[in-house]
Amino acid sequence: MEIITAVRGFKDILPVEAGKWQYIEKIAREVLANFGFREIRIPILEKTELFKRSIGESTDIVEKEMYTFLDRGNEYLTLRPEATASVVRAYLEHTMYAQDPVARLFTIGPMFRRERPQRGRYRQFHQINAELLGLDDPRTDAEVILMLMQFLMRIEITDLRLMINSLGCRECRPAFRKALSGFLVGKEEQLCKDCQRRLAMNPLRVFDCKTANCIEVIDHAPQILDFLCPGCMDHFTKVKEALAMFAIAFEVNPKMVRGLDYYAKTTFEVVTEHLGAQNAVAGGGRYDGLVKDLGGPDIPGIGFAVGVERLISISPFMGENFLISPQLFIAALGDKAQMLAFSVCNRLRIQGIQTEMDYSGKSLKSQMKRADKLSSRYALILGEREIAENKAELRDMQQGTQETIGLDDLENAIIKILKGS
RNA sequence: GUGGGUGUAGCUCAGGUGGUUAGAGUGCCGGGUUGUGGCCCCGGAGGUCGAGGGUUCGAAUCCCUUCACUCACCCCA
Repeated sequence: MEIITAVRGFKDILPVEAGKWQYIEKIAREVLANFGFREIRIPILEKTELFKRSIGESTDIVEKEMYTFLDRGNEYLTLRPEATASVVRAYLEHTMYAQDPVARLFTIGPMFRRERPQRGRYRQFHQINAELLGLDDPRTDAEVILMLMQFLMRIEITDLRLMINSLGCRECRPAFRKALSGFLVGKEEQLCKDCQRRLAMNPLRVFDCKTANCIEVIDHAPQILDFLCPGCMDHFTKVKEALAMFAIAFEVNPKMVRGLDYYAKTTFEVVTEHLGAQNAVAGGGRYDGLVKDLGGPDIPGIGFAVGVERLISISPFMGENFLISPQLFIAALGDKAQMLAFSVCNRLRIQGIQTEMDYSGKSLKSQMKRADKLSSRYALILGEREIAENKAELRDMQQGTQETIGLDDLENAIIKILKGS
């Protein structure tokens, strides 16, 4: 019979990998906590409408990348392609703003996009997500970016570039959009098919296109930064100043428009050289207006997402062994010894010593091999001879030395020796 | 969605122009050490050659179809 395999683009994280994930999540939680962020756990399934309204109908995500299906209740549901929409939904649904309009929230978990999988891009992937709601001070933009960079530094990721831009607000973006549309009039036939379609829906997205012709056309186009209203201009300047205070290197990239419609003012992206076209390790931005668009009060917000798979693939501790290994392995020969081993093994576990034993009753040699394979620090040899003499041999597998200990008070003696090493 | 690459042992891969029992390394199991891991030596188990069809006396090898995986592109984490 044929075995059933995982769904395309969905990956198992095996024990050899899982340790890295735990490590990254641990550091993330530490850094987030230091900046006052609290965990929120949200569902992975939402009503499709949530993403259409927040991310935008004409975005690539909504147009062609969502895992959407009709459930039995005749309702369209979607496996979340990103977390911000859900966090904002929860913030509104529980009227968190009534208690305190300022919320610093983070969530870690899987996201889903139905794309063709390749290196650094999976259909189920994982993000660490931070959202700061209720503040629009430009210093908070810098603070969130600082936190992100601090996190990346803590896990020793280097060779990264931080790119920032401002997309303006509802005041200034229409003027820019109009200017851009005006600029593109008469140049439609030079653009690719996708961009011709984007023109009507969202001309800003032409900046995203990688088609040679489109790049050439857009190269001379007006730039958003020249159209910022005084408020947005001031905001952007203060963000840059605040970043400079912490010596965070950044590049202003006026062509970075990002793929989600809800961004306004500050946007940013952290990219690496090591992942080819899948170069974005983290990305985010301000989304003043999103909360209102989702039916809530006019509350500002800013956040980012870090791609965990991409992080791990460029992290320097890739080759390190995160597998746990036992402190003690008990090799037992004979029925009596096996019974005693079973008892000692589990008693030590209860007392906090990571202990393994062999149940196969095979030769001492093969049991020792197993102790070695598991990289156990110590091995306890418990044979018929030892039992008869009321003792056991404790072998230090690293040193290759061993000592005899009495069976009376065996556990305490082992604990004492193990704690000492 | 579009284009390329690859499918042979658990894993990494060999197998000129078709030829009989399909190999290596590694891993696994056992032995060399009547009760002591790693290094070394010896032995063993393990394969519908991705699947289906075709050509042929004969196909892992040639042809067709299909599936899977993978890489790249668009876009993004």
